[in-house]
Amino acid sequence: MAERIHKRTRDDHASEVAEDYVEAIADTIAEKGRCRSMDLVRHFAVTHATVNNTIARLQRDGLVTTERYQPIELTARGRRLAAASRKRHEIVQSFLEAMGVSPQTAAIDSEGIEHHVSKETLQAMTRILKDGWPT
Amino acid sequence: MAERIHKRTRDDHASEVAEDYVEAIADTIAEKGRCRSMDLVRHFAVTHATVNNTIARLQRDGLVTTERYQPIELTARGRRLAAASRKRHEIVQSFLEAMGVSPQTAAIDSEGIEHHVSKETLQAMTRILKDGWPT
DNA sequence: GCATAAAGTTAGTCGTTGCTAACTTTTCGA
DNA sequence: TCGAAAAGTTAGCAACGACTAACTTTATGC
Ligand SMILES: [Mn+2]
Ligand SMILES: [Mn+2]
Ligand SMILES: [Mn+2]
Ligand SMILES: [Mn+2]
Repeated sequence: MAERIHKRTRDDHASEVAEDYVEAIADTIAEKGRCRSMDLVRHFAVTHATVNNTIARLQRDGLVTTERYQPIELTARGRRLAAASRKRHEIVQSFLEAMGVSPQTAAIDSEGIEHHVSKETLQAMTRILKDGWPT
Repeated sequence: MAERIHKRTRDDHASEVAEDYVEAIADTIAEKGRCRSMDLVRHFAVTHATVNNTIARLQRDGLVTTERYQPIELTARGRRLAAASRKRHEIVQSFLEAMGVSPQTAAIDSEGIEHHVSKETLQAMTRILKDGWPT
């Protein structure tokens, strides 16, 4: 029992950066038409070298494509992951706000919490947002 | 705004292992009178070498003391961190169960979520557990 | 009491995620 | 148009947190 618990948390963290990056890339493309490394540098507050390394890993893992000095594109898989991550993120953030947490805190906390929310917990959040707290 | 968000998540992760370890050490001492490396090997499902490395870091950071081949002891700081972490963990887990999430899922999800829950969100959880969902 | 099993230590490796510094390419405005 | 600023690349470094393998120390049971 207990052994599985921490393995799940470690697995969640292994996919976390990929989820946040594809989400940010999709959002930037939706907003400005294309996503440049510098957009991600600003978004994540890391250096351009770090973004470059991370994008190389995402490309290795089939989530993005890039050509030298060109904007970053998402693959079909990257777009699917971005859509799922964004939806989950929105539900978690809305749920925190519905709890009475300030929008600012909800934005901060949801950024970490989202990656540890299982399907079952996400469904519970969705149900409560729609039908209210269980009696 | 956005830049600070991900910094907070990265900071949460930096303290996560320490929090989980001191919590596990305190629980083991409470249960069996002392905590051995092997207790942590079983609890976290990592190798003995990994536990050894981690304990060395905790000692460097003033959270535990060890003598060669002796059980692991918590410092005063370690005990304080363990108590705070355990309390926060319990609130998060209870809150998930109150949401209607199964105890097993609540145990798994809370293990990751706990580290990203701010004081404000923790207070909202406590209030809802006591006074119900905000109208 | 001693052999062996269990526990602990140490050395060395790897991937991730961060950094700085030096360089190249592209973009833009005077 | 061309030179400087911005953006992107590459190399090299480090901490963390995981691993295996080889070794030493302690505990246990016969
Ligand atoms: Mn996100
Ligand atoms: Mn996130
Ligand atoms: Mn935890
Ligand atoms: Mn996390």
